[in-house]
Amino acid sequence: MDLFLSTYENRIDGKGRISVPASYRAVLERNRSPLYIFKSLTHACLEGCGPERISQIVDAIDQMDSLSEEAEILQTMLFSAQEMKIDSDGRMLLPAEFIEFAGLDGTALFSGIGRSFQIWRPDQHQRREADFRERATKQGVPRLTLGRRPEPGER
Amino acid sequence: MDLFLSTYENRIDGKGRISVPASYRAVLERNRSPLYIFKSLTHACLEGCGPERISQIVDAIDQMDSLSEEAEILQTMLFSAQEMKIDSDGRMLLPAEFIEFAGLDGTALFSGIGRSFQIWRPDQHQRREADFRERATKQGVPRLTLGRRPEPGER
DNA sequence: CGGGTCATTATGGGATATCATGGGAATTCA
DNA sequence: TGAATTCCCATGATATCCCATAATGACCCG
Repeated sequence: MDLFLSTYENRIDGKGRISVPASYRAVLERNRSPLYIFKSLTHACLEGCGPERISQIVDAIDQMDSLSEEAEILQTMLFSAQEMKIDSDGRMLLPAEFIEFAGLDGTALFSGIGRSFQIWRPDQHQRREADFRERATKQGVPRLTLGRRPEPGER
Repeated sequence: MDLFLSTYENRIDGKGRISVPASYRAVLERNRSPLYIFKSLTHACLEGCGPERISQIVDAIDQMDSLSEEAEILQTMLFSAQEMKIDSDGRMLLPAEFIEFAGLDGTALFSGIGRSFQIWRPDQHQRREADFRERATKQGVPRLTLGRRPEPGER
């Protein structure tokens, strides 16, 4: 299905290397896609994805008034993005800037959310998950329309 | 009938493996579907399903403001979800995290509820069933409207 | 109707492969 | 030439595969 799912907690070694979870690598390799990582606009975490997702963001910004402040804000995602090289052992090298931005300290948590994933400081991610679960029980789960899926092309 | 039905109580061995009930496997195999398992948002149990349900969640999130609270709650399902590999003997390996989350201890109860199923600690599931039956007799049952199913190809 | 055989399923254990991770050597770049 | 990066190999932990066994139920045939 080619989705990034599940969470993985991996170590960052002295050289700044970290293993990309094997299942995420498999998704990228199946599509012959390079991996892009950029700083989240809204959280102290990193975002990872393939090229399609980057294109989507570019296209969305191109639809906007390119001189607007909104467009400029979204552009910060793009210029923080880097194409990551993955070595023969499946590891990437996290630049110091990324490590600092996400507050990483020796270990990082990969959190797959479908077509993209996030990289968090493990304790922060845990807090978020606990928070979401509490809200889900108190306020209920968002409506999910189950049942027949729309045909492709159908609205 | 491609539905998950009935309940099965199976053992979890020392390695964390458990047999997926044969009838559930048959459903998945007929559709050539992999099996996904994720932590319930609202109960101390696991949920199992095929890829359609995961796609629904992904698509639903993509339609929403991806920074909204609702989207984040749905993302909790995704990052707790895993595609399970089923070995040649029909077993899957339950990660320690799943076992702990559902409070499993040696045995797990599969509970088929149609297009998905749940995995419970057996005694908790029993309590739930007794509770629901009692409420049904005391408070009556919810309205159940069984409409005609659309013909294949009919809108 | 009874008894035996076979297929299916759940489960256990040992062998094998995969993965994350650490460290050193080689290479690149400034 | 020094620092940073990439490549290569070693290792332990874990996951996966493969085979064996037991229990159950379906099936067939006398």
